[in-house]
Amino acid sequence: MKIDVTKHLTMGAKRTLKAFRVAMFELLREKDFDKITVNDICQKGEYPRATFYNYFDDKLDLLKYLWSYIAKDILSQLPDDKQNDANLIKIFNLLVQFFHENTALLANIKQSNGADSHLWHNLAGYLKHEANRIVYQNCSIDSKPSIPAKLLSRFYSDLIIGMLEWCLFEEPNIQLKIADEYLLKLLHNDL
Amino acid sequence: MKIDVTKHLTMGAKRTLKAFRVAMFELLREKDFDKITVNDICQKGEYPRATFYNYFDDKLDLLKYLWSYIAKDILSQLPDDKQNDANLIKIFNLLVQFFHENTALLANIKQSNGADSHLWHNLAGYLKHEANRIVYQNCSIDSKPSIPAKLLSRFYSDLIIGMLEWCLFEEPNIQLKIADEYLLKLLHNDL
DNA sequence: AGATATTAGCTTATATTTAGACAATATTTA
DNA sequence: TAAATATTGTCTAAATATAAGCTAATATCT
Repeated sequence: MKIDVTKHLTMGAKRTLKAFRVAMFELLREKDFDKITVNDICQKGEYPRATFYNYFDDKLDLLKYLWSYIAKDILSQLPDDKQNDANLIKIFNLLVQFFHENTALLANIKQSNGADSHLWHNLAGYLKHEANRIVYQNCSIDSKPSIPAKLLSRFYSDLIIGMLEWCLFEEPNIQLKIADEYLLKLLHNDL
Repeated sequence: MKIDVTKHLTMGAKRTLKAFRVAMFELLREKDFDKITVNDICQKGEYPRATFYNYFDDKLDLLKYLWSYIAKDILSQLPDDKQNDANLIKIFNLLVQFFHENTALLANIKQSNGADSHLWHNLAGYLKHEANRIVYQNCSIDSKPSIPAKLLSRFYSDLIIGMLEWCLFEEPNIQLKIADEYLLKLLHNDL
C-alpha cells in the first residue's frame, strides 16, 4: 500500500479506495483472481491506471486491503458490550452469514484453493486477526487470571476460524444451529 | 453549468457528474426538490461542496442537467432504424415505462405540481426536446414533401408528450394497450 | 519458434479536487 | 420579533487525479 489508511483521508481518497475495493470485490465474483488484470480493476472502478498505482503496489496489495476491510466490516456489526459465549457465537455467525451472502466469492476462493490455497489462507488470516482483536478487547474486561487474556482470546479466535473453515469446506450444507451447538461444545470442552 | 458536457470529459469529470446525478435522482425520491440542499446532494454523492460548485451554478442547474441526461438515456434505447408508427409508439412506451419504474419520483413531481408545476414542465421540456430530435432524425429519411419534416416531427413529439402527460396526470390507471390505441387513433386522425 | 498483443509498473507536467473559512441570505425556533 | 441556526456561493493553497507514453515482462496466436 502506498498510503496509510489508518491516517486521516480526504473524501477523494476514501472514494477512490472504495471504488477499487468494490471493483475487486465484484471481479472476484466474476473470475479467478489470477485472471483479473489491473486494467479490469481500473475499468470497473472507473479510475485510470495511474491512480491505481497511487494507492497500491499491485493487485495482490489491493486484495489484502480488501480482505482487511471486509474483516473489519463484518465484525463491526457486533455490539461492543461485555464478553460472553453468546458473543463468540455471534462472531461465528456473522462470518458464516457473510459467506452465505457471497456464494460466488466463496466458490471462487474455493476453486483457487486447489493450487496453493492462497486466497483462503490470506482472507482467513485477516478474519482471524480481526476476530482476535475483538475477542481480546472484550476478554480483557472480565479478565480471568487463571489464563493470560491474550492466550485465551487467541484460543477463541482460532476456534472460531477453524470452525468456520470446517463449515465452509468440509460440511457446506450443515445447519447453522448444529454448527453453533458444536462450537459451544468445543468451547465448554463438553465432548 | 460551469463545464461543457458535450466536450470531451476526463474520467474524473464523468465520475463526478454521475455521482451528483445519481445523488439528485435518489434525493428526488425521498423529498421535495425545494427541501433538498446542496449539502444533502454532496453528502449523498460523497463529494465536497467545492466540487459541486466546480460543476453547477446551483441545485436547479443540476436538476436541468439530470433531466436532459434522463431524456437522452431513456430514448437511447430506441433502435435507430427508419421511422414508422411503431417507433412513435415505442418512444411513448419507453417514457411511460420510465415513470412506471420510478413511481416515487413521479409522485414527487406531481406533488410539486401544485405550486407552480415547475418540476414537470421542466422535465417535460427536456423529454419533448429529445423525442423531437429522435423523431426528426428518422423523419427526414422517408421525407414526405407535403409537410416540412421539422413541423411534422414537432407535431409527433408534441403528441407523444401530450399523451404522456394525459396518461400520467389524468388517467394514471389506464392500460398501456388502450393508451397505445388512443395514440394511434390520434396519429391517423381516426376519431 | 517467432510475431503480435497485452499487461505491469512507473514517470511527469498539467488539471482537478479538497478542506475549511468566509460573508451574505434565508430559515427555524423561542 | 429577535436570536440562533442553516444554507448559499466564493475563495485559496495544498492534495490528488489525469493523460499520455515508456520499457520490460508475459501471454497468445500462427
